[in-house]
Amino acid sequence: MYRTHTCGELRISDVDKKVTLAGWVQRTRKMGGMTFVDLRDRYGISQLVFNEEDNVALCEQANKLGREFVIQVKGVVKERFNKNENLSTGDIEIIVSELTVLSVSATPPFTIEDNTDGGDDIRMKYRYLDLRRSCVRANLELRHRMVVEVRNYLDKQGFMEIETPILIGSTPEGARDFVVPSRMNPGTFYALPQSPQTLKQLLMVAGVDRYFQIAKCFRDEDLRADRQPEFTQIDCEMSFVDQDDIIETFEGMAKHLFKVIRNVDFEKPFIRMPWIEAMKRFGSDKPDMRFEMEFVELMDVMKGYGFGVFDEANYIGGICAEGAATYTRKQLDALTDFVKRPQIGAKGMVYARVQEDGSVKSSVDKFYSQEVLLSMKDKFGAKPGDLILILSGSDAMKTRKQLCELRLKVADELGLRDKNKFSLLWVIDFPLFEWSEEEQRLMATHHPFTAPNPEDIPMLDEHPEKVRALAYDMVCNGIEVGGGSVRIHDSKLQDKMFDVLGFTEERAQAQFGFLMNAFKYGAPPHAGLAYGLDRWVSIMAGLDSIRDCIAFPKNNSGRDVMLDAPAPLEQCQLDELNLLLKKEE
RNA sequence: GGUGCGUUAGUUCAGUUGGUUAGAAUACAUGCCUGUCACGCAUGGGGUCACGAGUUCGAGUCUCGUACGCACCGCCA
Repeated sequence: MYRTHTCGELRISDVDKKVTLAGWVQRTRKMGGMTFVDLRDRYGISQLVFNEEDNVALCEQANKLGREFVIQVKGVVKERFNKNENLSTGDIEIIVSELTVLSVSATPPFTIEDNTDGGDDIRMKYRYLDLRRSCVRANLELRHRMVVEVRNYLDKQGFMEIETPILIGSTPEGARDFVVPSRMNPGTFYALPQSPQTLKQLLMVAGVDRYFQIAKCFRDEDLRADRQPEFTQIDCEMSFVDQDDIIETFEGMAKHLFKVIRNVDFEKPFIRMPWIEAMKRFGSDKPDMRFEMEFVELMDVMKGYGFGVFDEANYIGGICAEGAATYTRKQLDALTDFVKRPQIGAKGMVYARVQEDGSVKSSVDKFYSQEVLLSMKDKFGAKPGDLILILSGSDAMKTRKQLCELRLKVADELGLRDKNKFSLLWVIDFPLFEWSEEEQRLMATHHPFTAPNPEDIPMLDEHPEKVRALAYDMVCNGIEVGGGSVRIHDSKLQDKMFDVLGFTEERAQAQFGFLMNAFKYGAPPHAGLAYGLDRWVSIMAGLDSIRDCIAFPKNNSGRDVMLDAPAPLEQCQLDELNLLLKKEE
């Protein structure tokens, strides 16, 4: 037996017990003839004591221990002279009588401590060392807890967990696929699933009724702090349900998770905000509702007074930052520069401070009378000390998106995006289609199996861009944490969708024939949703990047720096796979 | 595909206007230290300043290119 106890469990009640512990050497402290060793495992840290007065040879042995050596010790639990309140085991220590080195360690490239001296890059290269740090391990433990709770919750609701294949066929619609060559079928390729979307719909046709899966998904697109090429979805699908049923079921799950993981209660049902409303009020389909700073449209108040920029605009709108009139000219110039950055693309920014006497001092005073500025102020309901920021543009939606960036930026600066505050809502009524400039055609906003709102079906031919989808996203703190839709279960309507999307019958058949065929044999009405597990864990743990809650994440360019993947193949492997690489120029 | 920032000791970073032998902290090694717990003290080793080209009497420092890293835009049905 390697150990009788873990390094985190011994307490004052265990005093005088003979114990055997095993773990990693966190640190040694030599005090003359006495040596203290912090022994660490997953469960905590226990202090070991070696004393020359008791055993010189043993103490010499202890003085040779280096960081991260794996050792086993036998000894007796004693109460400490000086307790350490920072440790759960801080009341006791182990007087060691026997020490065995199980494994030596090279000096680690960074310190294995919560406040490590290692940067992201080196930590990822030695991720197995990084994971020894309790703050990183805590994220994985939280993730595990959430997965357990998800399984419990869905099991109680009658959901069945079913694994779907990882090697499937490529579907060019949507994100780029990762592809896998088939050795046995030369010249053909599997693709890794972007999501188990079509498979779970087939499970509904199969009568599974309630399915879920903690599903790995793969997308070969550029990465971000919140995007990995492989990520995990809590993927769910239900039969004989409508949008309200899905929303109630998964709102219940969100509330359950927040209660058990963070002890946060949500008393009221989540707001269900139509997409168009979210765009008009916040300029985003995933508004951060932890704070207000809602958009106010100013076309009727500000247009037509000789200020050229506004007079030519098709949209004028602003936000009111409470108490931010203290912003200096320098800070306002920085905000102006921010919105003028190419990524955001605004031409400029107008600002107005509400003075102590209630009057308005703005950057466009020479174009507007105080009367007009006051009525503008009233539209915001602004108080003395508030700061009003206004953007305008020719394209209303683009300008709203710019204003959204400004809103988030100002909220950041004012400390309104509090990681310990949670605001959840549903965004519903997404448009069914989006115009793709690149492909010069309509694309499905969600995916081509999303059902249109029945009220809007008559518009499919004449005004497809006006058709609302039965699609919904759950948004937490400005992050899309889940989304789904009611699916089309009528093959005629599905044919119509493919038609509007510009699919020929042959192409639809080639790509999605298996699904369309299945629908010929009695498809139940069904709908579903997928939660992004990585994003959920990041939000619950207050992390800036989903990488921190993934055991072995990829870096910004999709590389695993620890495994050094992806990497070239040997020529013999290429030959076997019947692959010929393009010659380098 | 694009934009910005970065790359200096094992690690995290500083390095002024282009000018002597490139510094700090930490880690590491050695010694001292019997109640430490971020122990302390002393001493020591440790550098292709990412790579390549250019400007210059002289480049860690300026210019260009490449590679890599981070953030973002495009992209992500």
